Amino acid sequence: MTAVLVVDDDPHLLRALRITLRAHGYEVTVAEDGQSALLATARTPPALVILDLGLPDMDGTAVLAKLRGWSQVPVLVLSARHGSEDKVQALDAGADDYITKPFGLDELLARLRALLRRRADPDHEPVVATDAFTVDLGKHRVTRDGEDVRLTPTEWKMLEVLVRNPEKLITQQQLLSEVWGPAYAKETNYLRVYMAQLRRKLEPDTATPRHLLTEAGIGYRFQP
Amino acid sequence: MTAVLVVDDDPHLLRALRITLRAHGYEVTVAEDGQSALLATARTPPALVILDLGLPDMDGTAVLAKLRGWSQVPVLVLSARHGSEDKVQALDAGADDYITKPFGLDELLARLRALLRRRADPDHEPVVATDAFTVDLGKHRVTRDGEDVRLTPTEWKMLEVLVRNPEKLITQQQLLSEVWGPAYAKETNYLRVYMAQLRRKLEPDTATPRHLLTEAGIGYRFQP
DNA sequence: GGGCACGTTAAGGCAACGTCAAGGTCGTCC
DNA sequence: GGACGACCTTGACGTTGCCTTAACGTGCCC
Repeated sequence: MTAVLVVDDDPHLLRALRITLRAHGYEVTVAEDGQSALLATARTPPALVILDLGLPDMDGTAVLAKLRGWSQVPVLVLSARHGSEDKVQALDAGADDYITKPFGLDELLARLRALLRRRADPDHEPVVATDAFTVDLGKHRVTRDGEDVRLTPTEWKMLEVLVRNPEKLITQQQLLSEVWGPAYAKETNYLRVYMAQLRRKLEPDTATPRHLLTEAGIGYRFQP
Repeated sequence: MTAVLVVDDDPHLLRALRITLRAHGYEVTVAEDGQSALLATARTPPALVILDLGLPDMDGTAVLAKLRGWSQVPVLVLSARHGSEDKVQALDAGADDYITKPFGLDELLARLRALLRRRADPDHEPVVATDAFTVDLGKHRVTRDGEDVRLTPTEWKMLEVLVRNPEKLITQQQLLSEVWGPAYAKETNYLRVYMAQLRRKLEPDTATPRHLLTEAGIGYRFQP
C-alpha cells in the first residue's frame, strides 16, 4: 500500500484528507508540526508528503529545505496563499507541486497520482510467490529455489494470465484468446502442451500439481 | 542546455514563452499542432514539454495519451479551463503538472524547475557495477578492468536503458523506441547488431553472456 | 469396454537470433 | 577540396530455439 504523510495543523482539513485518502487506498500517517513531520519522514519514509505551509512551529518552506537535505520524497505543498512569490519560493525550495486552498479533493488526488506515477511506475507490479516459485510481474521474471526459470514467450503469457487472477478460474477460451488470440478458441491442444511445460518447469511434483490446477472440462486455476 | 518543447497555437503566448524561456537559459523549440509536437518529440527528445490543451488539429489529451505510449518526458499542461474535471483528466492522462491561464511567468518557471529537478542530477546518478564492467551513469562512462571502454552514442543509449532497469526485462519495442524513436519499432535488426557490439566490448565470453541477456522473442535484460 | 478429456513426449518447420561484412553518411584533418 | 575515419545502416548466412502438430498413455464416466 502507498504510504502518504499529511502535515497539517487544521483538524478539519486533516480529518477530511485522512478519510478521503484512506478511501482511495492510501495508507495515511499524520504530523501536526514541522518537527514531527521531519521525524516521521526519517523513521518511516512515506511514498509522498502533503505539506501545509502554515505550521505552528516553523515555516513550511524551512521544513521543506531541511527535508531536501536528505530525502528525495515527492512533496505536494498546500497553501492558502495565492501569491506567485509564495509558489515560486516553495517550488524552488524543493516542492514538486503547489496547490492553493480551497482546492477540490479530486484535483488533489489527481495531482497526487501524477506525482506518484513518476516514482513508482515499474515497481507497482506485484510479486506473486508460492512455496515453490516466485513470479515477478514487473521484472518479467520467474524464480525457483533462487534460480531463474527460463520461460518462452508463450509460456510466460499463459502464466501471466493465470497469476494475475489468483485463485480465480480461467476458462480455456479465456486463456486461448488472451495468449493466442480470439481465433484459437478451439485449439485446446495448446493448453495441454503448454500447461505441461509450465508444470515441468515450476511444480515440484508434476503428477500432483499444487499451484497450476486443472478444472476438468472448464479451464485452469492458479493457487498461490 | 535544457531543451524545452512548447506546443501552442497562440502566436502571442508562443512569443512570450519563447522570449522568457530563452532569457532563462532554456533551448526552445516550438510546435503549433499535435502532430508536429509528437514528431518533434520523437526526433529530438526535449527535456520537458509545455503543452497547451487547445490545439487546432487534435485534442491535447489525445496528444498526451499518444506521447505516453512511448515517452516518459515530463509534460506541463497549459489550459484556459479551470474546471477540476479537466485537470483530473489531463493529469490522469499522463500530465505531470497543470496550470491555468492566465498564469504568472514566474510561477510557470518555478513549476518548470520543479519538474526538471526530478530529472536525475548527475551527482546522484548511480554507478552500476558487475564483476566484468562498471557503468557510471552520471559521468557517462564505462570501465572494464580499470580501462575506459569506448562506446558509440547509440551503444551508450542502449546500454543506458538496460542499466537503468536492472534485472528488468526490456521489450524490443521499448528499446527501439527509447534509442531510435517510436517509428523504428520493427527494426529488430538494429538490436541484434548493437547487442553484439556491446557484448563484444563488455562481456568476457561473448558466447555465454552473463550480464546482457536475451529473452528470445521478447527483449533483453541487464543482470548486474 | 468404449469414448472423452487431459497429460506427456518427440519431431519437423520456421522464425528469431548472433555474426560478419559491405556500403553510405557525416564530420574532420591535411 | 579530397582523403580519411567513425559511426550507422543494411543485407546475407549459419545456427539456435520456439511453435506447432501428431501420436500415445492414463484416468474417468457413461
